[in-house]
Amino acid sequence: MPRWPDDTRTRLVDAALTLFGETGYPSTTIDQIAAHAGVSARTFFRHFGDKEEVLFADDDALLPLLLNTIASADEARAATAESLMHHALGVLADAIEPSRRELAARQRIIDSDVALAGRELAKQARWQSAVATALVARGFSDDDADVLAAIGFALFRRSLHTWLAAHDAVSLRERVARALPRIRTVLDTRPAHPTSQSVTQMAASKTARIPSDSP
Amino acid sequence: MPRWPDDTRTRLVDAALTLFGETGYPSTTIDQIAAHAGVSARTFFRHFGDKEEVLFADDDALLPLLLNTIASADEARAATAESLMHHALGVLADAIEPSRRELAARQRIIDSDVALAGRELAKQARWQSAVATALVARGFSDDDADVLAAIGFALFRRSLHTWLAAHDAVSLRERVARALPRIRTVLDTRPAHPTSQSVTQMAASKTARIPSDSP
DNA sequence: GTAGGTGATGTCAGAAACTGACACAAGAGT
DNA sequence: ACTCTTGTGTCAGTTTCTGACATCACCTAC
Repeated sequence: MPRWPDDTRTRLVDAALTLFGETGYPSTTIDQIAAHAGVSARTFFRHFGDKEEVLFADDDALLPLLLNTIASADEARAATAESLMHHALGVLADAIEPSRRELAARQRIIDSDVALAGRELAKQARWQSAVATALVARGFSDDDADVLAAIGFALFRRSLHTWLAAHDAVSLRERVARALPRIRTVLDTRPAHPTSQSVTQMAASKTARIPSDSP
Repeated sequence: MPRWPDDTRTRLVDAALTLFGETGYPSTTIDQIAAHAGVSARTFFRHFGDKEEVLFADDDALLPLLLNTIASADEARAATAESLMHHALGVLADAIEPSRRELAARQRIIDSDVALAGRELAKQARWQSAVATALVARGFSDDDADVLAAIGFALFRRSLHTWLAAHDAVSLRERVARALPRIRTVLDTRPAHPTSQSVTQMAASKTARIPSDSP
């Protein structure tokens, strides 16, 4: 038997997720997490750079899958940008599908704190730039790759959110597949009632509503 | 004359921007900022919730403009989603154009710190959701509004970045205007060389490069 | 097998970011 | 004049995070 249990990191993550869920992110201290995992607070900071990072620990695990999917897609699937995007996002969706429960819990914590939400977005931005690079390697122009990656992530993010929030049986893959073609038509969409009566007042009320970040 | 100078907040922002620019964000302390502005550190936290917020202080100033532009666009400009987006992003670009210098300095600071970049993205996400609401009020469906807002912000973000980085005279408005129509065609783009020789190796090297942003 | 290296941890001291409580001073409203 | 509000200072305390050094078990080399 090893002198130190070799799952310290895992136990820290578990403890953090549990305590964050119970008492909330800001009111959970590192000391509590460390104690719950049976180590000292200093050890926590040896495994994770800061308090937030414990929530993003093994989060880049799926990025290689995504990049590989893009890089090694056969010619049929990579024929056009849309089909390649459809393929890659589908593979990613399938990989995520099984861990819906954990993801939902994690998402609840992240949504409860602005800084955490920001970190999540920053991570996605890093993914996005990596994907853009992969698309360039695949033969797309810099500009096209950037726009494609941006659109793809916007789409996927939205599908993921509704999927996590909804209770129906529509799979993540299907949500993504349904959303993708809409890009093609959305620019020509005409609003149902282009002129509304008290537009400025509505805008004002909207503006006032914004700071209430968590309704 | 007021016993307290009434521009404390402004002086704090100025001091922060100056010091962040000189000594870097993490190594600048609140005490230094406060001293530079002639107040106590406690006063800093009365004006800004935390150290990051001083960089995002009056940042929502342009959001009402954007929402009002969307809400009060005449029928011609709001005829289709694309023309409305073109109009709204153009107005926003014009409003931003004069303060390029300050924005560039601010952007340099934000890019130097992951947490700051995250906060910036979180702010943009809030804007995006507000814009989506404004689009719904304008008669678009929830789904369309979300996709439109996402695409619009992705586009604008990219244009803003290249505009801040570039030294040429191309205006922000023009960059946005040029990028917008590309959405229409980018899905049908065909990669220049759909199959590359050592794709998996490239992906692997890419993968290895990603986590290296905090070694 | 003994010596030393290695890796994960603990302990301790301390800086920096924040927070709550209370006090004070000056202008505004009555 | 008297209170009330507003912006600030001071101080004490918690929490996050860091650097330095010690420890203890395993492993490797001799």
